[in-house]
Amino acid sequence: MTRAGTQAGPGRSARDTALIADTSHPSRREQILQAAAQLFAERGARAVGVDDIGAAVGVTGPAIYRHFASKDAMLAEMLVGISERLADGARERIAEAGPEPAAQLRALIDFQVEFALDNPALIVVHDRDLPSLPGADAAAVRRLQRRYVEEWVAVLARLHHGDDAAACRARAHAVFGLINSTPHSAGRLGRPAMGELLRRMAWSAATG
Amino acid sequence: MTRAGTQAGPGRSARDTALIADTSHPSRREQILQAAAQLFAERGARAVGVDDIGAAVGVTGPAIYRHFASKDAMLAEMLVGISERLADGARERIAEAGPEPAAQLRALIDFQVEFALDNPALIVVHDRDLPSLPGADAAAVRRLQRRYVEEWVAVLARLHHGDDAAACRARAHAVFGLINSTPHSAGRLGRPAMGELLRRMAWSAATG
DNA sequence: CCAGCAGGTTAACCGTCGTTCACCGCCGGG
DNA sequence: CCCGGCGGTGAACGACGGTTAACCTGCTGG
Repeated sequence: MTRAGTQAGPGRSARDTALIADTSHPSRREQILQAAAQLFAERGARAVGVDDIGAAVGVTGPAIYRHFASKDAMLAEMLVGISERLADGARERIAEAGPEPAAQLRALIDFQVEFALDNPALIVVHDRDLPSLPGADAAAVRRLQRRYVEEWVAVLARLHHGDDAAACRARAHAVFGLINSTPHSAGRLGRPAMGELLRRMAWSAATG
Repeated sequence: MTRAGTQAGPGRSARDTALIADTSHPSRREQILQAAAQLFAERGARAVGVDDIGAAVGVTGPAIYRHFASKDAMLAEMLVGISERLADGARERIAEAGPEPAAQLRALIDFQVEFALDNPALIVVHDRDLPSLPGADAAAVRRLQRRYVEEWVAVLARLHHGDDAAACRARAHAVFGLINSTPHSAGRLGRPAMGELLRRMAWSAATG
């Protein structure tokens, strides 16, 4: 199992993997990041050793340091990456959705559901292992998170124009919690059904 | 072991009035457990040392071992305790709510909201630090969790009698996620308003 | 009044783990 | 054909943190 084996040449084996195009230029660095994310999600970042991460991609522990400055740097890159994708994605989706707050909310929900179903491991790491980041990186992540939340708050505030900002913020966090429950109810339901269920529940929660 | 109920009469020891002014007079054991829960919630169980825990109640690190066999045992007791309170509480509330599934669901939601608002720290530790428990304890906790979830699933299944068990389970987890978002939107909104908001959102999500 | 024990203290031990070091095989370009 | 550097290896190091040991103290019950 540890024998990850020969990865063939570049541009060779793309025929059978139509829908996983993004995971197919594996560039060691990204392999490591992905394997690490998986392990972090399962056991928690501090419980995973660099040897474990190395083993997961078929190398020894210290080989990691050819690609990352430190384990913390790895975690930082992971968390900042997620947070950026979320914050940027939300901005885009809102812009594409037009001026109606209802349409914008629907776009945000679709986006978050999609993300949660695609990246359950990252979701877990995202709010479990933030406190184990060095202060500076943690601050950066929190800034991005805040930006993302405020995106939601702005939309929610226009829908429920009686509510104050604190209520909208609580509402947003509640919807995140709802959608990000995917890692807990893993697998049983098929992905399309799960997506539909979450979208409906999130919409009811956000507007009801 | 030792009930330790005897609190050494009138307290006039040097500096025991550090940060435990509000709670009545819990035993050392419980003081430690509570302080540890707080620290675990803030930084993650593996990131807090026994010295930190000791310092939080005004003693040195190794003093902990007069009350607990190990740090893991402490965490285990904490998590098993939470899980038992939830599982037992749910059973009770359902029994008190009568035969109507709608009333039962409302009772479950009230209970979970109450718990989440009362124990944000425990909520966080509960699903962040489970994987850092030794296997046996982790299994016990998961059994209790499962019992709690099944309590919800049974009620939900009677409300949505078209849905299968997997869908109901996913629904239950989603509602947990929604309600357990309290630690993320800490404090801004007053407790009664927060409770009301969460109850309404949870109800909409569960039934909508 | 004395024994004993619950509960603390400091110092030391020891395993784990992140990180560094010195060395090495492979591969592509002058 | 050599050569540089990229990526990998095993060994070693140092810090940190859980746990234990040895010793101390002040109630409390007989």
